[in-house]
Amino acid sequence: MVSVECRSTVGRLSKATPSTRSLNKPRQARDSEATKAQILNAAEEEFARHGLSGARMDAIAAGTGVTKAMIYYYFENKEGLYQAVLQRPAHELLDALKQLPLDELAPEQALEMLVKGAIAHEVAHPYQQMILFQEASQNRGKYFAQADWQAPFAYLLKILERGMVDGTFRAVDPWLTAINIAGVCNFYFTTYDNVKHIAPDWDFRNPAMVERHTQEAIAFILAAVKQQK
Amino acid sequence: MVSVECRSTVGRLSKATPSTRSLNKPRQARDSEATKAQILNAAEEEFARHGLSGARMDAIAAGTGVTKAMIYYYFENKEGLYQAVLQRPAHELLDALKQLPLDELAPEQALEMLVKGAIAHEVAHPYQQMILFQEASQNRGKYFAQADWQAPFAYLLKILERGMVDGTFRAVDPWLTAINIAGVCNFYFTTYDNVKHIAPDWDFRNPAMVERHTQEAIAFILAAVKQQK
DNA sequence: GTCTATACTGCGATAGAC
DNA sequence: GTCTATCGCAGTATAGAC
Repeated sequence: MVSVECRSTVGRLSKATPSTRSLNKPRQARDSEATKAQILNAAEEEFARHGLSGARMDAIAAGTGVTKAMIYYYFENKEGLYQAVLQRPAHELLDALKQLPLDELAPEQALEMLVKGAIAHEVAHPYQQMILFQEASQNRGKYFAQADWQAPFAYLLKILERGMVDGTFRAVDPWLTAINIAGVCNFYFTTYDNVKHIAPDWDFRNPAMVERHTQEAIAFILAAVKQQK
Repeated sequence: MVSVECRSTVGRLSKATPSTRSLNKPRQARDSEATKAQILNAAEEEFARHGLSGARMDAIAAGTGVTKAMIYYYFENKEGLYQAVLQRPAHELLDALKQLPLDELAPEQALEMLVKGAIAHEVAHPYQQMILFQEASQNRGKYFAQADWQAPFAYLLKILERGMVDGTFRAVDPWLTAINIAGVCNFYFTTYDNVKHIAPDWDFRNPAMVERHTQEAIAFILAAVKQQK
């Protein structure tokens, strides 16, 4: 029996990078910031699909146009690259949340805005949630603890507590409910590749489909926490 | 091609294995079914943590007490073992659902029973959901499509549609809502290892904690889909 | 049926030319 | 800064003794 072929990245990489470089680079053959961002983008998908130990540096290099040696030049090693990938969306999400006027809104509107923002952010960083899952599965959250993911959660907890105080929301366990809300926002993206095989024709990256998910998620979550009249 | 010829590195392995066996094993008589189940249990956790390509046959063997060669004896190869692991909980979940009198209950009660059953099943198979996620991430659902996961979903869809017809539930998109419900049931288990680092002292395998999650999930889901009076 | 030993390949990391 | 080449170990799978 031939072995499994779970990965298709194998040999032939050395040939594969002819000179795609000189095309997309108008000038300035050396732009360290752009190169780093490019590496992070490719690494984000590879780590999301395979986790820290499963990701292949060759695969990341193949997704960037630069060589594997360059990745080691910019990032100390595989682990350093992983930490950088994990850190980036945490900061970007936090920055996005900071700009929302959540405190000025009624709990209900604040929750709706937060959910909308979180899903939009997930769309902008398509692999964020997958990486977090890989992190939990493989490393039991070791690197998650080092990144700055606490703050975004705090926003959600605060809204829930505010809503319970003023009677808009029913009495819930804030942590468990926060997890449930996060689950509704994200599960769509993490299970799509399975569900697509058993559900009628879907294209979950399709903006219209994402919009429908957003609307359904908001309606679902608000109904779930609102105090019944 | 300067031939490398330093293949001599391989020969040094012979020192390494000091035969840890033969100490005190209950020496169970040869029981192929028990051994197979034992292998599947160990494989379930390893595949859940690392996925098909990331799982290590050595690690699985270490978790069973039998040698790696025995795993290849019982299962054709890594892929065959993976498929067996993926298949098992699908059938067990389906069998469990078949025994629930869902059709005889009102949609609301049926949904509650289904959610309770699904969470209980997840607790009995602690790594089921993680494997499904790994499957989506790494293999884009290729093996998921081969296992029999369609049927359990059908039960949920049917209940939702029944509830919309009789007016118990509000008008929702059945598929998106089914995914949201599955997300609420499962997200707790898949993110615990991350969340535990930022939430106060939790022990999510603790039965009392699981019971709280079950209650919160049921309340959350029912409130989310019920028609407002 | 169960073990030990090992062949062959995949992959992280580095050396060194330019 | 960027590349090519390659080292050395880890990992799948198998052969063959008992």
